[in-house]
Amino acid sequence: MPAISRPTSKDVAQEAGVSQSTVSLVLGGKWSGRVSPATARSVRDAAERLGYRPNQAARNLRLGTTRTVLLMVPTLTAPFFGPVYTGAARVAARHGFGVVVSTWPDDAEGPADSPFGSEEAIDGVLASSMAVDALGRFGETPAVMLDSGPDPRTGGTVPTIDFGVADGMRAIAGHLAGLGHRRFGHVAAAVDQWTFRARAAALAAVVTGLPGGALLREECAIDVASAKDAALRLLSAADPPTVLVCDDDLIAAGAYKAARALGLDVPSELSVTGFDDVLLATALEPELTTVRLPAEELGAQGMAALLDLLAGRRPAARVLPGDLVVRASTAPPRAGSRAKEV
Amino acid sequence: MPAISRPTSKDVAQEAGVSQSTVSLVLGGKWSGRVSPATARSVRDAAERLGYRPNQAARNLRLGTTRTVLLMVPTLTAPFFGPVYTGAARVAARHGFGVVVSTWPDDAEGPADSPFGSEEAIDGVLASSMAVDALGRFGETPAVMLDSGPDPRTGGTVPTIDFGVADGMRAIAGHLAGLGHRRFGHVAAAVDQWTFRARAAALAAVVTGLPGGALLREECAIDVASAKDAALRLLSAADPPTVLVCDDDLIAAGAYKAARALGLDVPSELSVTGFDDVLLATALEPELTTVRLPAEELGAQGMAALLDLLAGRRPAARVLPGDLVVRASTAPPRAGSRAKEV
DNA sequence: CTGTTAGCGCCTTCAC
DNA sequence: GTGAAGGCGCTAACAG
Repeated sequence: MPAISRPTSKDVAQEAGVSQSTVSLVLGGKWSGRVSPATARSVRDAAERLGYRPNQAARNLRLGTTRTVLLMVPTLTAPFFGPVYTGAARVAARHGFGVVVSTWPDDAEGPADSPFGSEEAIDGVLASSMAVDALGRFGETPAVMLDSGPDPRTGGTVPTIDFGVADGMRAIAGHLAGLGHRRFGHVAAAVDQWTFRARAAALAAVVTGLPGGALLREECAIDVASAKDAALRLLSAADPPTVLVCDDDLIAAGAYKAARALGLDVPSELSVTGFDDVLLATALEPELTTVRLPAEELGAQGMAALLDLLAGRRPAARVLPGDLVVRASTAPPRAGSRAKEV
Repeated sequence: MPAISRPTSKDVAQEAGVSQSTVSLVLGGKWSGRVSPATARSVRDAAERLGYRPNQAARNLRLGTTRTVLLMVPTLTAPFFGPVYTGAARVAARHGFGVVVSTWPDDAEGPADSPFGSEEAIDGVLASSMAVDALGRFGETPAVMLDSGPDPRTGGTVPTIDFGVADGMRAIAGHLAGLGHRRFGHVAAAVDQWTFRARAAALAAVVTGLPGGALLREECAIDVASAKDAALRLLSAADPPTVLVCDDDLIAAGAYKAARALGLDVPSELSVTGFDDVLLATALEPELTTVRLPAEELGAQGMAALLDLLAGRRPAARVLPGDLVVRASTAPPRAGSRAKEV
């Protein structure tokens, strides 16, 4: 026995003294010139009076659609992906779509696991920070890739929305070069994703093109302790860098710790930069110079593209610019720092 | 024309040479002694071969259930709620349920807004950090409240899962008292929620019971800049506190900034404590003494309770203990700090 | 302009 | 032990 059966379209029809199909037409908004305005209004009134809400399950069954899309992110624990979800959910809601999130399991290679177990009731997939070629897993499901780099395959089968991370990194490097830095340390995320490869390449390109430019590199996991270790390794080099360029704000926090452990002041004795501009960037002291990546916008644009795709349109690939935000963690290299070179 | 129509139970029946009902029984797991083992196995094989997945929409329609629950959180942008979602989704998935998130709009009072617009296709609600009495909005929908304090109404109509924030705050206060602190500054979140009221009350109780104990209080929004201002106000008092007890790790970050602005060393000249133990706590320098709130566990336990409720059981209210994590931001008050009293 | 009809895919009596 | 039939609530043909 169902607890409190909600009114159905049949009830509305009865209340309004018309048939179900009329109700469906009116409430579906496609009665232009097929139903008399008077009837339409009485149907609406009846629906209102009864507090009628269409049964989604029935509608889904009939229409063969679920009005639900799956957002796949590596994790929701990292501060970056909450906003991605928020942006995606916002535009989805505006179109009557819901968003379910799936954090892909650590064993990322499993062919047919969790999200597709009980969860095949989905119209499309938004996959963030996932290798582009991993999308064979989606089968025929419409998908758009976020922050995964341009689709290398001919024609770009799948729409992509990316950040302009290369430009962002170039902006950082340019800012630092302008400050007078020449010896760069790259505290790189040991994560095999397009976004990090692009950052590394852009940084290397700028530094290489700089007269007297030198680039050291150490890798670490994206956590504070691991980042601190990597920074320490960089700073203990024979001819240490005057700036630590970090792949992530969290890594920059580790760099701060390394600096403090070594008694180095930021920024007068060591400049540090981050990437992403999450909350942490302004919580640190001094506040972090970083590149702001519009995470919420990524989710929003990605969802818009997916909705286009579902509507039969062919969305264009987009790249969202990342802006350099100069705060207090960068300064000209200390004059004395070149003395060591002698 | 549907793109690629997936196999239906009818197809499976045909493939296995049986009827739909047999398929339903077998795949539904309730064929004990009604279907021959041989038939059952052949049905399973057929389903496997065809890659059959039951159509959720049809199943929902027939069963009158959606196997979806709504998680309502204030925001997913704050670092705390990602884990709550993760925990909830994990146990939900284990029971074949999906979780959709809704971040409640800023205009929290709107009677019938976003989540219930197109989103009535839900079996239950998990509401986090929401005023307990706000749940009239859920109507008849089964709900459990998270981090909202015990239900004040007779009998506890709605199951609740809470943190032991009072115990946590007492642990902090006890730790500080043991260190020798007597003059406390409370940098309180200006948010009217049970969890913050409980923290304030617990702190006040301990300090009041301390010989020579004094408690100052300033409120701020949960963001770094606002927290810094509040901390500054506290520290510029005639007889400033020797410790700043903050309602949130993020607020503690603001307190750090205030300390630095005043040239005060943490912890030798000023102790600071946080609350929550998010990522930030160990990213700060020095690392923050705080109370660890098991956010993921909150989501998991909450979902377990909701699932119990949906299954007709009556889950008990639970409170999850918060553990004091002593790190490097607390120390005995500086000996000289009492000199001012003269 | 409006009503009747026929399923969407599934589960569950009820006969056999 | 198995099959046939009905209907969940909705929408889109097709008649009138």
